Amino acid sequence: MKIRFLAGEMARLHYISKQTLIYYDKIGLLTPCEVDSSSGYRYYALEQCEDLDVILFLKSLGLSLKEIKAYRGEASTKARLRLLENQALEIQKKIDKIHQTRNRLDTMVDYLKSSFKIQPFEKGIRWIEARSAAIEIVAPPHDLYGMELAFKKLYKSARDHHDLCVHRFLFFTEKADSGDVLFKKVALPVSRGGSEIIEAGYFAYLYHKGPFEALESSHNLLNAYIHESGHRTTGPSIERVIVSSIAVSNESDYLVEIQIPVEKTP
Amino acid sequence: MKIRFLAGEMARLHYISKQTLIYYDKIGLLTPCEVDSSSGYRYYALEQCEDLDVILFLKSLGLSLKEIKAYRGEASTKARLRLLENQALEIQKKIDKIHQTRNRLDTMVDYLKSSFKIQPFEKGIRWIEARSAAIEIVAPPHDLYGMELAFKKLYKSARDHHDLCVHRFLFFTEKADSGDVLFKKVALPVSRGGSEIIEAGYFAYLYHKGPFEALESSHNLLNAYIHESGHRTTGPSIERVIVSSIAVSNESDYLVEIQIPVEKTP
DNA sequence: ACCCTCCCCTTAGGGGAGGGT
DNA sequence: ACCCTCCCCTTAGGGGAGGGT
Repeated sequence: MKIRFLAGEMARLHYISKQTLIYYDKIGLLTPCEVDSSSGYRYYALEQCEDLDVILFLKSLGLSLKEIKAYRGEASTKARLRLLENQALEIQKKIDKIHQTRNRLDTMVDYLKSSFKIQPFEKGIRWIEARSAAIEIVAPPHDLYGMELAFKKLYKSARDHHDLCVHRFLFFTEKADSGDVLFKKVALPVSRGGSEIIEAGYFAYLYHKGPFEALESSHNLLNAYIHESGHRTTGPSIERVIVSSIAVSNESDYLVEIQIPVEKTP
Repeated sequence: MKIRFLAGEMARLHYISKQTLIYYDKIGLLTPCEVDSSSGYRYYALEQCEDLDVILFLKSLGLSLKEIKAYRGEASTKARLRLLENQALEIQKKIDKIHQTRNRLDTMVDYLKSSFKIQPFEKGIRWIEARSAAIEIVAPPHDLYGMELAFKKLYKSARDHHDLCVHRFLFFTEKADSGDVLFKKVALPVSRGGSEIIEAGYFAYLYHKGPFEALESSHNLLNAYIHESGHRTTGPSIERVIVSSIAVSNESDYLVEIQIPVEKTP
């Protein structure tokens, strides 16, 4: 006596849904050994359990249904082995990618948390170690548009080199004689392969809170502080964006650290 | 002067496709700041670059577009942080899953390779260490159907406990007085949590090659060998499937190791 | 209570066709 | 050479409706 299973039984037996069996039938991956021509009922033979097991196992190896079809289309163990070895490479790529995602995520979480500890408008002078960075020069007229372009370039190359940390970008600005703010370059500190070094030294710093448009007044504050504390500026200002639209929606909650290299006035 | 980008420029600037921008517009994730009412041209403002950067960055954290929308809908850093921490958990689950997939894959590849080294019909007697195994008893009448059911159960629990190695299943058979083969139980050797021990001891073994239906003649061969070599059988036969439909399409290439526990005839 | 066949729905766009400045 | 709006296509099914033994 032949044992036959209806779709529902077959599904239950394999801990899958009936839908799945119907779908496999439709795409020709596993067709029931018999279909009642009047009722349309699907009947599966006991031997088809083995086929289904194989299919489900291959699925657990991450093969797509199309790949499973191709796999079963190969007769020899060697050809099948080749497909699996190829799959192993694909899986490895996915693993690398998802680890990268996790790193980014962890970095971002840490970063958001660290932003809670910052005292708005706290200022002072501190030593900052040399930073190796990838650099993009902003083309004249050094406006927002050029800055955006330079930023994009850097962002792209950072993304390509798996070294992306959005929140680490540094913006170098200078004040023109006209009073306009000029964007001179964008830097991304990286652990390896930086094209330039940002020299170590003492930096006056201030944590600006509020919209970017209000940065100028914070610059003025910091410059006054530099002067009062008997220092003078030795290079362009650096802006490090800490909290911006990625972390918060309200511009008045933005945080930017302004860093200005200084030395004692002789 | 306001800077405006057309869809194509905006796309190029961000190293994405125009299609993507059209799609984001459609689902309301990023709508251009201006759309020409007659030509339908999309114009993006410089400030929208930042929005797009945020979207692309969040995408690189593995968030779906729906999640990105939700993220940007949250105003506070704390709420956003919570979403990212949740995402970190999801990613971790994926990582665990894909590592499991890789392990399965590696195991399968090794296994297929090892099958190449087997000499069909090689036989002998060797010591096999004790094996801890999960067991399913096959219900009477001990036929293929019952065996299939028991196998399924074991397979399912193995899958749930992340300890799945298809090719390790052992089938215990006995010969009824009628001459029929009875399937007594199915075992899956596991590293932890096995419900039963398969005793260590000497086993006569033979690598059967060919369809399962031809197993009986191999059993006969092996039994003759046991007898000739001055041994006798002390327990049920174990069949370990090495090459079956998962590895090869032609039944005549199937490989099954038969193991029969033996002792020296006194 | 089992089964069946439509049919619509989901993600994140890709790839056109057909038409317009 | 740029742009636009349809519209079809992809994975692996899930969830019905509507009907049948």
